[in-house]
Amino acid sequence: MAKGVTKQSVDFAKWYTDVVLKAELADYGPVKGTMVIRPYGYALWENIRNIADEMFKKSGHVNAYFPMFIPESFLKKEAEHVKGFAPECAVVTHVGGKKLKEPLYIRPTSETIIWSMYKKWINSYRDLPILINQWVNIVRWEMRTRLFLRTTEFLWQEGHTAHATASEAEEEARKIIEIYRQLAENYMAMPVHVGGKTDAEKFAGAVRTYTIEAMMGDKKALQVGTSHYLGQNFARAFDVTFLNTENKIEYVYATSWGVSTRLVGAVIMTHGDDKGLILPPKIAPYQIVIIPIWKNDKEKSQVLEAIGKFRGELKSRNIRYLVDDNEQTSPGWKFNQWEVKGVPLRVEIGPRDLEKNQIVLVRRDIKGRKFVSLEKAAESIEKLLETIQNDLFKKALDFREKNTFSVENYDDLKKVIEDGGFVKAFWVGNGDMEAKIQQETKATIRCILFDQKDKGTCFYTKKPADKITIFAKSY
RNA sequence: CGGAGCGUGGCGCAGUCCGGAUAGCGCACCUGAAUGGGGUUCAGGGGGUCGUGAGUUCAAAUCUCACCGCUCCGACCA
Repeated sequence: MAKGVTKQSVDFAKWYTDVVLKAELADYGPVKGTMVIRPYGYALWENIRNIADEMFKKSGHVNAYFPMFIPESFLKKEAEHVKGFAPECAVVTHVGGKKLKEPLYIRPTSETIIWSMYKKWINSYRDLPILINQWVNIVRWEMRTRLFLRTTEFLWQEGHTAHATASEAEEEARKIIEIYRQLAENYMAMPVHVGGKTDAEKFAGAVRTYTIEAMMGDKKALQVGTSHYLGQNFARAFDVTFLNTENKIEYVYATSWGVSTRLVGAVIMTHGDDKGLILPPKIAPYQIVIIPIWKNDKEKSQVLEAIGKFRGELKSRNIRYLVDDNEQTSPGWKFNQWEVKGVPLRVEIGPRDLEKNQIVLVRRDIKGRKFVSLEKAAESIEKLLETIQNDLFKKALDFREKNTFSVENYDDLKKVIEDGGFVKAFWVGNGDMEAKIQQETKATIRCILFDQKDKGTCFYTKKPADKITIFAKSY
């Protein structure tokens, strides 16, 4: 025990839990299903969050904060919504020992409380659009929980926008799913399928749900972000109307969208290997870890002096680094420790290197070491980090494509799902057929792909089809 | 909610079937020394209401009953 993590091939779920715990990303909280996000895990989340936050702001959104307590009556105003969320809500019934007249729901999502406020704020088309986002915790009392992937309480952002026209709201929902795609692919190095959800899989209360779906290391799908076009459903429920340019009263059009701490789980399961985590440089808390090696005080000061030579340059290039000069642990121990923690690049520097005026670079994602001169250290490191970022994406994309199969009939689909992987297939079936397939194979339609122009034959109904869907088992 | 398993120092476990003496091991922790380029070695040390409650017994971690909690596998979900 104590050393290493369970091999992926032995038990992927166990591997995942081992990695989260041993990399010190998170720990179990005292209340069932809750999670403590530890500093290293939180740093990773912060990096992802900050990137997303900047993207939202650049596209015209602003942050705000709404209360976590929602009156029961609010939740009940939108029929689909309450049906979808009420069963998994935590409810406050007592305050100060006294029973409340109206129970307070702890937000499972904030559409209702936000739209109750939008009613106050929106009168005219001149008040639109409202483009608000909030970073908050929410509570959903799920049956089965897994660290980062599905916890009772989790952190996320939820955007809630209000628009004067359906097309503008629709455009917003699509704009956001594109931002999510960029976040996943360009920063987390995680290739995603972008598309729409079927009615069965869409958000409770939405007209349409858009999604990004990624393939994890066990070939299962993970929904990593969703953006919903809500139409006028919530505006009707909360009676939010505005006067348009023609002086006519109209219901407001809405969107909502979110990504959560699940993203952290997605990174782990996209890139990790049997040694532990592998983090893409753009989101890694430490992009490099520098491990100095010495035997005596003389060597120590020489090594530290050498590090000092390129330290400043690392800083000026905005490279996040850590010098692990802990004298209590051996270099070998550090190597292993930082590999579990997924630091993309390790720098070793010891007496032997000083003689040659060099440093040793070891990539986390591939085998082998590289030697570069001390003078070129910072420059080489910066370049290598870029390479690692790109290689991780390529590797993940390659893995997904190798495990994605086109099928022309139902038997083929069953076989692919059985063996593990994504099915890419033409589809025009209805919800009942979808449910039947799910029951028989446990696979669901993860998404109906965007930007798809080919025509073919539905593998299930044999009817002409112009939509391609991804079927997979999912988390 | 259905199925399976587990509660013993901080963590992971053995001991439980077949009751008996001071409850044992690994990791972690503390002290000292040597080590230090792939999870270092040796010596010494601290720490446990055996999940909770009741019962059986001369005697319970061990047998009986009840309760509580957790993890994993299924239906729901970001």
